[in-house]
Amino acid sequence: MARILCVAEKPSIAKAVANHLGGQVRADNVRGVQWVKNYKFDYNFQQWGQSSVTFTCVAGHVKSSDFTDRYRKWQSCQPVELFEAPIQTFVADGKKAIASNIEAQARLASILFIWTDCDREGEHIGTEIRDIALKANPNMQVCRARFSNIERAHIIDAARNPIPLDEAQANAVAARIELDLRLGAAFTRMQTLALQAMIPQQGEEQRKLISYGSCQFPTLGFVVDRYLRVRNFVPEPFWYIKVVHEKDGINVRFSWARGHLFDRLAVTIIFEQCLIAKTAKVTKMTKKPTKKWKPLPLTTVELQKMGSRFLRMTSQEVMTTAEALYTKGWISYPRTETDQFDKGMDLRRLVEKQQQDNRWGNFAQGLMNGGFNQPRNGRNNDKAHPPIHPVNYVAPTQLGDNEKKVYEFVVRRFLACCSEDAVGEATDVDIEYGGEGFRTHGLIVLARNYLDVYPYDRWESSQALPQYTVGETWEPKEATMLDGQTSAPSYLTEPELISLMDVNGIGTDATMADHIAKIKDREYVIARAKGGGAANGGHGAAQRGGGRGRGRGRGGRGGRGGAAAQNGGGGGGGAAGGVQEFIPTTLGIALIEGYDNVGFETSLSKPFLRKEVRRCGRCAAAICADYGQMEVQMKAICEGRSTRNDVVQQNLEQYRAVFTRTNQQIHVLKAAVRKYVVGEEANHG
DNA sequence: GCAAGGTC
Repeated sequence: MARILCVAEKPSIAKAVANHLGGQVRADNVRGVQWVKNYKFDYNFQQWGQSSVTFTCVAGHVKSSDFTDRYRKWQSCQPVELFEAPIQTFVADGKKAIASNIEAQARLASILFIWTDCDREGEHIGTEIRDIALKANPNMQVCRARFSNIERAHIIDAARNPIPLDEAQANAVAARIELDLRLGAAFTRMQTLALQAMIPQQGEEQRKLISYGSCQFPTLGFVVDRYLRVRNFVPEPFWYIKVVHEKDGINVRFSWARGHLFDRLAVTIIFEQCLIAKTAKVTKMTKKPTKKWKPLPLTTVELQKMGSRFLRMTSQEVMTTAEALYTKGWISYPRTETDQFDKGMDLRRLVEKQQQDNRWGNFAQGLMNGGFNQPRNGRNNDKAHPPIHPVNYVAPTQLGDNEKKVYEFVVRRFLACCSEDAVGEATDVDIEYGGEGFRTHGLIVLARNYLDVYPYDRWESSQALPQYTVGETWEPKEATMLDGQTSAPSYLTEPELISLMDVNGIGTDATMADHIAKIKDREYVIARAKGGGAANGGHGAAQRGGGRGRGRGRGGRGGRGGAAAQNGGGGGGGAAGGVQEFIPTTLGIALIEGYDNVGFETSLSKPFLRKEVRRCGRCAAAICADYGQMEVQMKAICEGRSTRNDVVQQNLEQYRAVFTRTNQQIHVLKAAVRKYVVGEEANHG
């Protein structure tokens, strides 16, 4: 009997696939790791016949890489040497038991069948597993499974049709790993060594790192960019006309079709024409059915955006909590880009489990009694995981505070997806008055449907409008010329930052929250409740460090953020405020500005270094055709148009130019830091 | 004392 060793990327896949193939499987413990099991069973593979199978897993990457000892100490070399210092790859700390398990099992098998996720990182993890197994048993035959979901028939099909590992994809990841390490370490050491002495340090605290990373810097760039737009904002006055008409005891406000104009004289002339005309005439009156669409199935990015907006949690807390709920079996895998439920999935069975809850049980019952509707389909499918959904019911008493909030959100979102769009009737009335158009809009919500279970969306009936008929004329009760001024944008909020990172390909759905946490930890930015008291008044950048209680984490919380969730549904539901906004510290601004002033078209903070952008966050071009797009280059490796070595060497060459020029002009960077951190200029506000 | 990626 052939002996087959199967290895998945994570425990959940190993378990699910083993159960599909084996039916009755034995789960053996693995020494040193609780969450990894070796599932044993027999299976008749088409290509190998009746076989004895061990199905195990790793937990993400097994190996790690770092510079050799000679270069690891900061004082051991010039930072620039890290562009070519030797790198070694080794079993990561904490992954020794997993590697030993694969070695031991490999010695007992003749075929290695890899079941890592079918994405680039999965392909690379596959090569790590292969290398470990072949070292223990060089005679193994190696192949991998191609699968895009864990539906039974699909898995059996994958078991029948193994394919080779895709070296090109693994090489693309290897290039990324090497570049992230070399550039991250070189710039971090250079910056830290050059600038650290200029930064006031707090008390006993260990000297702070001034790190550079290909994701953390663009993330900071977004925050700084918005901050500068707020600070440089100049309000512009405008004028507009408001018309009020009273009918059936209702005051109806009509707004100007032009919105507003920035020319006072022009508005005055138009306004006089209105007054001369005296009467207004109804030109259009429509009533038509309208809908508010139910939400799409839940992806990771959407969970983080909604969580940071409505649950009074940071995106990182949301992710940690979702992972805990997943591990305990209450919700599905929380890292997914998919916003489409598979047609074959039994969603009713999942709705059914929610009937027992006293907050949304009635709603779930309604769905079971004929209210069920298939969820909408979004445009994304990672072909690996379904949208995030509840898999089992858990009572709130069993959960911690954050768990309660995240679970409630996941369940309400899921039930909303399985419900119906909200239905209403929209009324539009257009009038002509003095040659100008004005209009008013009314909404009557006729059936709230999904809104009843989903308090995070708002859709309210407006004031009822009186009946108008086309052609009717009347004299307005009031016509006024008013003025106003444009208002500054607000600072970047956490959900906005996540959107920007998502659109620009900064990090992955699983890491975006970490990058945000990192720029806070590095004290490049501070977070505070939106609308909270100005830590430094006016538009001043946040002072880094300084007194306790400000410039740190949530120290500045206050203002509107204090109210409890307003919109019922209990638990942590509710659509109240409390969203965090980010303000760069003087150090954060200095870093971005410093590199900008060194004068490269390739700023380290520009996101298109990472990915071909659909819309560049900084230059707003639809496609920013920069040469350094990491994502594009990785794709080129995958498609055989480029090689790992070429990509690594090209990038090292380009960044080395930035590095040496920055080093030569280190005074420019220091000047920026001096201006912002040492000087008081940014803090006069 | 450096990065970002995977996952527990």
